[in-house]
Amino acid sequence: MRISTKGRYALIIMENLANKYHEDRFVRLNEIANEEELSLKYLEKIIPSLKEKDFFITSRGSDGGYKLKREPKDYSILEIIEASEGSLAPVECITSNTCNRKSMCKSVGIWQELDDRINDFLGSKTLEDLREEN
Amino acid sequence: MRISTKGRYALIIMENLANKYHEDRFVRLNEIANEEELSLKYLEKIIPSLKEKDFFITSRGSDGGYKLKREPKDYSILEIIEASEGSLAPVECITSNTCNRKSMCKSVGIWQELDDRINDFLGSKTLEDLREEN
DNA sequence: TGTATTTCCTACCAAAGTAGTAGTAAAATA
DNA sequence: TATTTTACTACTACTTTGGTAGGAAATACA
Repeated sequence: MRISTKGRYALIIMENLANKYHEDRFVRLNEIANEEELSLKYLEKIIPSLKEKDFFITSRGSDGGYKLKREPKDYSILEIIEASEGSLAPVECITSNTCNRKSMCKSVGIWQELDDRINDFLGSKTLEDLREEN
Repeated sequence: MRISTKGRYALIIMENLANKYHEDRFVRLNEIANEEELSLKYLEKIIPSLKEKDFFITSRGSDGGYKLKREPKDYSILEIIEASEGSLAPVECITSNTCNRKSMCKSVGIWQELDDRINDFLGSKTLEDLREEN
């Protein structure tokens, strides 16, 4: 039940931008890739899912880059991970309703409750909490 | 962050045996496969990880099969899923310590707390709770 | 004693997911 | 017009998932 690099790197991108929020400038993805020692090309592939959720303002060309649209405290960890990885639900049937064992299934209630708890917890943590760690 | 079929089917096997706990007989895996409409051959592959944890008494040959060693209430959902899938930790670094970003990582605290909450919850639910659902 | 039944064990395999790389087009700035 | 940066598309190697197949070993029963 792991978070993949996609979700983890998405969080790193957002965290990096959050740290520079008050500088009010466009941050190049290459700057982030260098600072965090991650592949620029791979980060480029993670960006669209975040952009789709309207997480940042972008500018192309020279002096272009990304900056956060909202304040760091207004991004929950949950929405960042969900944007990049999709739902965190531990079983598919919670979100999709395609399971054919549903009528006889005894455990769906437990998975539902687990999902609720995961969502409650990660929904309550924000990029601001991340900055305050350490 | 999904539980795979391995963990889900393991839980189904355990649940099926729990329902027959008071019959005090060896239940054939083929009986479980038929009732739950799952592949016998695939269930056979899931069994060893459960057997390793000493979850049941087995008997080979005619009239052989499996029965639970302990009472249903003494098996937590956590230990069943962990036996079949390994640790549920959302990030590897919680269990393995091999991450080279560890010194600069701001989010490990959140993953650690999430892991604790998942373990607390699934550790508190047992096969008995499963029977009581529905 | 032999036969059927059942667990136990090993090897194999197709499809999907993960974690990237490569190349180029489009936009913006100077 | 040259340079920089995002945006977009295609490819690929590796691992995981979700199985299947075949046979050996143990046990009960006729």
